Amino acid sequence: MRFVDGYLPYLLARASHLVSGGFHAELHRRGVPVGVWRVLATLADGEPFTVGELAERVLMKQPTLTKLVDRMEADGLVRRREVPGDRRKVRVAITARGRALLEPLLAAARRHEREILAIVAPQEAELLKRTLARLIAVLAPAPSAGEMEEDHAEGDDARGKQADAAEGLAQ
Amino acid sequence: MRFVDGYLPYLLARASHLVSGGFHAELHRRGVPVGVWRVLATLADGEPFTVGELAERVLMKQPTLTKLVDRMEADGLVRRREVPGDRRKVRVAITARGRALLEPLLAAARRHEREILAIVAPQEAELLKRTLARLIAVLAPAPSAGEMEEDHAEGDDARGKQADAAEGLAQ
DNA sequence: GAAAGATCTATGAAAAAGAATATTTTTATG
DNA sequence: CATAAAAATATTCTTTTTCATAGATCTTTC
Repeated sequence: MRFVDGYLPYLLARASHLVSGGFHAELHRRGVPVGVWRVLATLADGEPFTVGELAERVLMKQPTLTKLVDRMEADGLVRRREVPGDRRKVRVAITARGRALLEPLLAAARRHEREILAIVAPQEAELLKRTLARLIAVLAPAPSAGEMEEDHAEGDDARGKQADAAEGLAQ
Repeated sequence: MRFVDGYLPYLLARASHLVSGGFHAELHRRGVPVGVWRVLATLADGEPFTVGELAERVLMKQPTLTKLVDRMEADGLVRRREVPGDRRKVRVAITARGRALLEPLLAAARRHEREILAIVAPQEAELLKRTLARLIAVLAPAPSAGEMEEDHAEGDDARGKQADAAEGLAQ
């Protein structure tokens, strides 16, 4: 057995690559860039994130994300809004159009995840998720309680959860 | 809980990103691109791989790897050799210089893996590795026994299998 | 409360990655 | 055997990413 087959960082990278690979092929068929999917999925529940927060969550460098948000904003999938208390920051939120594009992707993602989970025993899958979550919790620079803000209560956009047709998409 | 926080592909991607992140920072300090590390680590034990095989192992697209190999060959870290039976193929092998660059990186990688493994309980780590290996085995297009070649017997490079232990490989 | 430093997003030039395809060689088919 | 199809790597052109840093705002310190 080759040594790398027991080396954790490689196992994680390869498993991640293969697991995501199937769904990425699906995205590709639909003409949706992976980054667009990741941003939309992260914003799925409507809570906006600053560029920095979003970059960390979608595993991109900040300049990379800024440019992706530029493209997505041009396509009407997300919108930037200023943050009340801090004029350096910008919050990125999903739009109705973004939500419309996202919806079928979420369904496909759930289907895909089920297929993957079928590979391992249910209890094993649970433990896998918990272990990964632990690694993430320990390794991610967690915001200490004090740094947490809790203000975004400006319901300005009337962003009804409906949706108004998906369309073009630059990558 | 947000959708992505329980979504296996995301947990895998984020854990992989964070786990490799620490070591990548180390690589960056030493001025070694991640791709160079991955290729060298894969070739560590002296066995050469064709461009296609190598691309799959280092999780890169073939054209990307071809260009990386061009750069590494120019730097004297690897060398291309023709394959006896098939003139379309090329085998990529590590050179002495590549090995010299790799050695301290392997040591650092082993240290880093130990730090990561310390985060989870030993038995949990074992199960994690096994589960990941299972996912990989099922999802990777495994070469059926018939397609396996067994010829690379041209011992020209004096690559003693002893000293240089294969290891490492982060994403 | 002004100056110095830190934080956050954006930008510009350079490097890398990606998609599509060309080129060469091998294999399969009639 | 000749030809068509497949396979492996290289190449070209375009898009994206990265690195370094600018510009702006906030925070800390004296």
